[in-house]
Amino acid sequence: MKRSERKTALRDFSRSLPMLLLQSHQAVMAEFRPILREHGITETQWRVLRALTTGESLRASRLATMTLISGPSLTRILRALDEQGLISRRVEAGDQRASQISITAAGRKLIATVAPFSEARYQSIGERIGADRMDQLYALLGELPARLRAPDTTAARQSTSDHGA
Amino acid sequence: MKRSERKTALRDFSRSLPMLLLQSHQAVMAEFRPILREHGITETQWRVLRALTTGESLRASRLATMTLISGPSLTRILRALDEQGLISRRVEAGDQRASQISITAAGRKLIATVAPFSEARYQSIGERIGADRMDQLYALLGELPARLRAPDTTAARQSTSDHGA
DNA sequence: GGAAGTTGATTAACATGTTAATTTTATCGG
DNA sequence: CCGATAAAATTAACATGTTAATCAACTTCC
Repeated sequence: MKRSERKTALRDFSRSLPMLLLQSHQAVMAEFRPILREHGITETQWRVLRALTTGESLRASRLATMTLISGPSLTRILRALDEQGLISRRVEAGDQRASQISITAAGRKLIATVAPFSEARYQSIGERIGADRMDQLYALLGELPARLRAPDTTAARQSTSDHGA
Repeated sequence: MKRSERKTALRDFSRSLPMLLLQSHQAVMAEFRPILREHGITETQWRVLRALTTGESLRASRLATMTLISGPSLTRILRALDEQGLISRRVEAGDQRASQISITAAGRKLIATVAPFSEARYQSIGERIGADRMDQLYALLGELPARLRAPDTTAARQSTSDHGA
């Protein structure tokens, strides 16, 4: 199977920022997916359970923000996790609309089982990419959303030296 | 900050590489989606049409690789694009299994209509992120998949061919 | 206090991602 | 020539993403 690029004309397309981000995300997730699948859990379910280990109880809306999962998706995921006995839901005391989500003992046990494999894989990824490049990626990606939220100065050509907001 | 903290707990999951990549991708795509939706086209349909403008005719499998779309998804997308008259399909002469995909005049016209808006948006994104950071991102993301495919060369684990799969 | 507006969560409808199985065609080995 | 194997595309089944609409519980303001 040859990977030779016969034409370089489409490079502006395949090297666009959205495509690069998508490609990298797929490449990284391809490393973790087999591990999660081995333990009967999906990528998004893992994200939800992982987020729940940080605190005691979280609102569904906060959970959606933390895990980057949209509301409708989270509703389905929480229903599945609830049926599996990995989380528990209860209505918030002060606000009957909100639902407080917490992880169960079974959920914590699953996290504890999968965590070593996940960490080992993450370690391997870090070694292959390199600590220096990894740090650069963390910095650039971490601040990217905030920079995009900055005002759209399409016509202006200001210096981006101190754009920290 | 150092990532060498090796507690029993997992790393801060919201700052994991997959989450950062996902967050950035969502942030960037949120900029383009309204434009595409305005013209009645989805993100993946745009990717397919965009890839087809580079050459005259492409195999479906090559199209899938270029657009980072899986086979099953591409089948559905091509069917939709075909029904809309934006692409045309024909069987490859030498291999009856393969299908050659090409963009139609209507498809090219749609691309030409949307392209200016897309380019303007991309320009705006580049200005908000900054040319220097954008260049770093391009370099880091561009080489990331290749680095993940390579074996560990950094430290401890080094097995060339003894670890039979 | 109550109509109007808002918020948290869900549901609906459709498009896509992921994995596995299937179909058709090519290719290979005997 | 033929049976086994592999490749290209599709189909199937399920989970998720995206947008809009819905419902119930709160808030605001008059």
